[in-house]
Amino acid sequence: MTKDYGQFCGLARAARVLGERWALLIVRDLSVGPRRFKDIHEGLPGVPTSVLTTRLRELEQMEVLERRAAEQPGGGVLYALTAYGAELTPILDRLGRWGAQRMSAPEPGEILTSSSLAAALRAAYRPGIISAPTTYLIHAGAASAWASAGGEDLDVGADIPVCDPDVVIHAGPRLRLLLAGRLSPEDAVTSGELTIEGPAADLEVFAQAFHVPLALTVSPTASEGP
Amino acid sequence: MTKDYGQFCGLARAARVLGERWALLIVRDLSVGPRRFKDIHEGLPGVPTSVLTTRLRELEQMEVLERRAAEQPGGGVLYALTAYGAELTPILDRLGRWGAQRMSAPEPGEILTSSSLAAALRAAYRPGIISAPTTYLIHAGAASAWASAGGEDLDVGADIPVCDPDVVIHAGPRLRLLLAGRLSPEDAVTSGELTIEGPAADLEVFAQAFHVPLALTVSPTASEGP
DNA sequence: CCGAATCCGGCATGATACTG
DNA sequence: CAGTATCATGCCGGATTCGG
Repeated sequence: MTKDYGQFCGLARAARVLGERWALLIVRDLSVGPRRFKDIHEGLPGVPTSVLTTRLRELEQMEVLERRAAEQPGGGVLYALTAYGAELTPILDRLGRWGAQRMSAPEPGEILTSSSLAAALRAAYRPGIISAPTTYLIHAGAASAWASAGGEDLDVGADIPVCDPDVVIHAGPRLRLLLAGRLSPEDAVTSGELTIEGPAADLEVFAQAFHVPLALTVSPTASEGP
Repeated sequence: MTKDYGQFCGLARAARVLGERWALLIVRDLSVGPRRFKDIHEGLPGVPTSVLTTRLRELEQMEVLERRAAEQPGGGVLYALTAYGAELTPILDRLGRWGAQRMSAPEPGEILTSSSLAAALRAAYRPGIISAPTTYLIHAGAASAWASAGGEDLDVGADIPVCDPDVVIHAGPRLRLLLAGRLSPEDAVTSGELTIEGPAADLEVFAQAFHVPLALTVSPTASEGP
């Protein structure tokens, strides 16, 4: 018995691949850029290597991703989205915004990875707000991602940008509330839960250009501290 | 030991619910209209009632759907999307179009249900092509769905429309090729694999207003080294 | 070191039967 | 109609081991 749904339906075909465990998060990570097996594995805590191998093969067979030979550091394999797989990016961004509506604070044990932060920044971007091209570097916990925005265009990546960033933001989980407009940039800075290197006014622009609404009555986190 | 992904990520939160088996197809069916337990079960061949019960409870707890008391025919229970769950409709439509790109003909054993046909018509609709409001009724195999289009708006449903349709189309699996533009309306009619009740010219408009491209050509995979 | 393959316990799934 | 009960299979999660 295969695990398809036996239906002549585009959504059922998509669900056959993307509905498998970890598949959506694998595509999410690759939507930020090509990754090695180890990178993907470390970015998805809890996935056994056997399952990851199986998923990568399935996604490769469906032509969502492809294996490439890494060149720079000692060979190895790079996994990258195909053009077909890259078409999923805006769809997963919308799905991520949908899911983020009920996500205000991390639950116990939840982590934030650099790739997911980069994907979240891309999903949060609202074109047409940032006039002067700006590169942001955001540190949130152990995760780091950058976003280079100018007019309608946006480029994101995990970890450290190639060129020097214009604005560097150090934040914590409450960055989510800033993106939702539930935490004003001034309060975030004055309370000390967010620091910014660069013009303080840039944080205002950042919070407007990167926005993910929150449809939830937020209970102010009773506990403070890490 | 829950089946969440342990990540503070909107997509991971969405995948926790929608990544479970059958969940996407349940939402798809409900996106067409409220359904009874039996309707959903019959529209998803192969799902055990125990699994369906579990999914419905999970989706209810996540406020994607809600249980209502059916009124008209002898009470019972109706499952319907909440406003939050209805926000998934355009996303699943895009995901369905993505998956349909590689779907030209049904594989052995694949069926077509009325709800999936209705959802496919909605996903295929391109606004601004149909000028005069028109109600189409499409029969494809054992499935029937209708679409009432006028200007920018569209309404779809499974089975039979409330008001009399303007155009009735009897088709088979090759309807997929018509929607992809790979089968001309004339050829479809002259070959006899599609019949139409009403003005034959309406089929031309239908094929233009309802379109889902098909990318079957083998991707050249222009691998560009990073 | 990276990219897996292998082994094993536990749980979800799929199939069928049965009940309020 | 709307589920619940039961059971075999197979996948997933965790750890270890193997090949380049």
